[in-house]
Amino acid sequence: MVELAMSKTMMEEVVMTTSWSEGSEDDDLVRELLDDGSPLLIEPPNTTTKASSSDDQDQAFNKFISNIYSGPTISDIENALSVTNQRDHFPQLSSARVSILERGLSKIENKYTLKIKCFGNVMGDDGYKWRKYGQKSIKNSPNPRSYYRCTNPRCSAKKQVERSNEDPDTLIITYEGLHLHFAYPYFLMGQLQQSNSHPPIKKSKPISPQAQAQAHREDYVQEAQSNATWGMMSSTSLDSTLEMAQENLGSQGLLEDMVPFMVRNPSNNVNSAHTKFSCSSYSSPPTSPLWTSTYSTTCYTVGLNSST
DNA sequence: CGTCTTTGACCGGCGC
DNA sequence: GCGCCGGTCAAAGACG
Repeated sequence: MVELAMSKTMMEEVVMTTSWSEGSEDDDLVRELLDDGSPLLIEPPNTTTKASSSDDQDQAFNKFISNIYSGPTISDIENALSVTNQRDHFPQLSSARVSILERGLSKIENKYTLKIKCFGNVMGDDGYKWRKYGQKSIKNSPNPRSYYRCTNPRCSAKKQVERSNEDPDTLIITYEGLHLHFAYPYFLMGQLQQSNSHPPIKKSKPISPQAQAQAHREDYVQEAQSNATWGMMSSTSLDSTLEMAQENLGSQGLLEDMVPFMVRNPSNNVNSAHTKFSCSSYSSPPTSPLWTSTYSTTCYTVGLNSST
């Protein structure tokens, strides 16, 4: 099963530029995804630019779309999480992966657990739409566990959120149904943060516990970004296309949405591309309740390919 | 009025 | 078979 949600315009572009969408069942999926209220709001690459591009650019564009649309597989993600295989050869990539694991991410079968430090009365929301479908009290624990399911009916992604027994400030979020929510903040930025497109994070003087918690969150995000590295986008044939998409992504502040592509191509995404991301998603999060109660994980379910 | 959350009931797996 | 426990369902209420 391939799950993918894209912006309506991007999806339309996919339909136009690939033969994949042919077939009634696929049409249904496309139609459904078009209706999906996903946070991915990618603007399509400028069609006029595309029309005037070279054959290489066309090819790169189609490959780019194909990569995204097919979504990551289990092996892709597991490969992306591997820190032992290629560390010597790809220090930048490895450092990104290490940063994931060193920050409390663990994997058990097809479940991924993320432990994050929370300050104040914040929740384990990550910006994506989840529907809460249950809550249970856990034995020997004063903290209940909440069960969430992805609002996309096609997506079986689930997550459980509970507060750590030992440390009340630590949230334990378990993602089930292969996807990448946990990884996005760590794969992104890095060198990009050093570019001039990143607006400085405005830090207002904390005047309340909530404001203080927000300040902590921003610090944490910045730390995560600096520890991560944008060492995954190197395919020169895709540079121009990626740059267009990334600029658009950046303008939407939804940087995490590029991760599936990066994970999709872990082997050749070694050296940093000259990309132009901004970090508006972190510095200026939407004012939805989801974002006001979270800080370290932005999420977007793009690939779901469970083998369980 | 539609959507989302809450929460008790229900179900299946597991150990005894 | 029985009870415990974790996961899910679904009716009712809250909310915008």
